[in-house]
Amino acid sequence: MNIGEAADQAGLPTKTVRYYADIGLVLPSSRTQTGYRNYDISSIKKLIFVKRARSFDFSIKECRELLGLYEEKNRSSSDVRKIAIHHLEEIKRKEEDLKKLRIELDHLVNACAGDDRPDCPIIDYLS
Amino acid sequence: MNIGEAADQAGLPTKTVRYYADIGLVLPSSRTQTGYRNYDISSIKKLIFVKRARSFDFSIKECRELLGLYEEKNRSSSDVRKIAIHHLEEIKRKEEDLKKLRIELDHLVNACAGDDRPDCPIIDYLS
DNA sequence: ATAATCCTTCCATTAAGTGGTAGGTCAAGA
DNA sequence: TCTTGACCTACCACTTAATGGAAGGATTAT
Repeated sequence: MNIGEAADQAGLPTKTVRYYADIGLVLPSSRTQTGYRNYDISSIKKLIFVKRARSFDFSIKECRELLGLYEEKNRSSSDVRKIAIHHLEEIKRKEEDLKKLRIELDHLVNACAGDDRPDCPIIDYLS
Repeated sequence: MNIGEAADQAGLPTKTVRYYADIGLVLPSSRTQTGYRNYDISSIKKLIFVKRARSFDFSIKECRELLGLYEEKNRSSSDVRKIAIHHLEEIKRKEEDLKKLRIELDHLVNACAGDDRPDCPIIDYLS
């Protein structure tokens, strides 16, 4: 399969698949004599794996580690779990931050008349 | 005040203040003959304003708009409110996304034994 | 043969800074 | 007066995870 079909199979843009090849995240299984990338089933599974991991907001670096464990038949699940927990903590932190922001901004928006006069608690708060 | 003191006053890194000057977000009030940036009280207030707005995760583009309204004495508070509401919606969306992610990842982490065996629901889910 | 569609590499851009370098400036002390 | 140290300048590169576009080669269909 060339890159277009592989991208379709994985549900990723061609550009992204090429990018993953460039950074050595998911390499094509081979190249044609004219330089076209070939993707086999195994490499497409890796693309899908990365797509799912990215949808969990795992970084490319983490995807690389997870992909390594995915391919390592005698891995320890504790290694996988460690990465996932670390990421989970990160997500929780971000969620908390956003919650605080949301509550505070919500207050300000509610306090603002939103009319044609210049007085504005939002501006005041930022000043 | 030169850039170092201005940065201290605003609680921002010097690099950031210089960057804000470069992109025309907060310009120094003047320059010395030798090119040093001068910051007066008014420009420092703008730096602080931007710092607070950024802490709310307003983009630089939004900061630019808010700063414009901050300086516009006959603004309409509705214009400010509009920007804030738009940003609030964005924050809410992100918070929701993170919540979904957090719940799903939490399930996976709980389902994973985290021992020295290879079987792993996290890897399975991503495969 | 030719046109359409695919593919290739390479470069630029995005957001919001951060880091480093080479060199100019300023204030204080010897 | 000279020098040392701290400050400042501009400029370039790097970060994340792609995405957009251009110039040109390969393949497929008509």
